[in-house]
Amino acid sequence: MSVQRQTKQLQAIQTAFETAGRPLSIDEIHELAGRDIESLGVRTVYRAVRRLQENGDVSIVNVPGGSDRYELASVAAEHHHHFHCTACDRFFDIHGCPGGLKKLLPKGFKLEHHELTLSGLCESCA
Amino acid sequence: MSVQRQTKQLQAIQTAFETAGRPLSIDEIHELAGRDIESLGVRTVYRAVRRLQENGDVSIVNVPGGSDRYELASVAAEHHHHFHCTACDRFFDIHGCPGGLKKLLPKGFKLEHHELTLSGLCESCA
DNA sequence: TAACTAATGGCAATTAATTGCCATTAATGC
DNA sequence: GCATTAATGGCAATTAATTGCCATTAGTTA
Ligand SMILES: [Mn+2]
Ligand SMILES: [Mn+2]
Ligand SMILES: [Zn+2]
Ligand SMILES: [Zn+2]
Repeated sequence: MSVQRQTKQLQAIQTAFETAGRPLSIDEIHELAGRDIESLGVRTVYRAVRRLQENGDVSIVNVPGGSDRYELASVAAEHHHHFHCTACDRFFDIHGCPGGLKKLLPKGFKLEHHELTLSGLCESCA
Repeated sequence: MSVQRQTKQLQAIQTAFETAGRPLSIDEIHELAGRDIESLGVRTVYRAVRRLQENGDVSIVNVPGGSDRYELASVAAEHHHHFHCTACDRFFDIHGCPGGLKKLLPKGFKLEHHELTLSGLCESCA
């Protein structure tokens, strides 16, 4: 396999994830990293996110309704959930989990994962 | 406004919802109702579901990742959640709710709704 | 610095879900 | 049964997200 080059674009994208501290959509990454790299193309964001996923640095966050978000794998490693602000359409990490989900399960079903999305207004929109 | 006609197609679609007893995708509705109406077109399913939604008889269920599902509004009226079988890709109703979500909320955030999706294997796939 | 080629970015093309169009069918009321 | 027109269904067209293509740029190593 060939050597992966460390480009300004990839760096700006990684920095966007770190400074945002919340799950980002492709467009949000494009917008945030684009502040550093004025000519950043969306095509490059798609490729960078794919590569970061393949390298295990970024994980996908499937959300109900809207488009996918992505977050640092280091953040995803710790079980947590998300909050969706219906005003600004941003997602935020929610640390913790209500638990007690096994007892909700119908008989015969096998529980493997679960996903919880709270929604409402974030601090700056409330 | 004009009078809505009661067609075989619409009846078959309503029956599909009632006999399935779980949230259905457009394709599932097409498949299930198509057993009654052999020539049922997908175009008709889209229109019927839209009309049932507008009439308040059916509600949309946004699911993480996959395509939208629809369920009877009478079922949706009672707060509940869903289970997604990763083997057969079907969704099932989960009655009940873990609760205690307010305490997970960051300061300043306002909680309005929440959505929980369990996943794993349903009874027939387990 | 030069050579090599990974990476970029603009735009066309693809994919999947949904809708527009329209000739035909059939539910409704008289 | 007949007239009226809502509804159907096949297919083209649209929409939004993602990918293919490819000439150009720029990171890396010698
Ligand atoms: Mn997260
Ligand atoms: Mn349900
Ligand atoms: Zn907000
Ligand atoms: Zn199953």
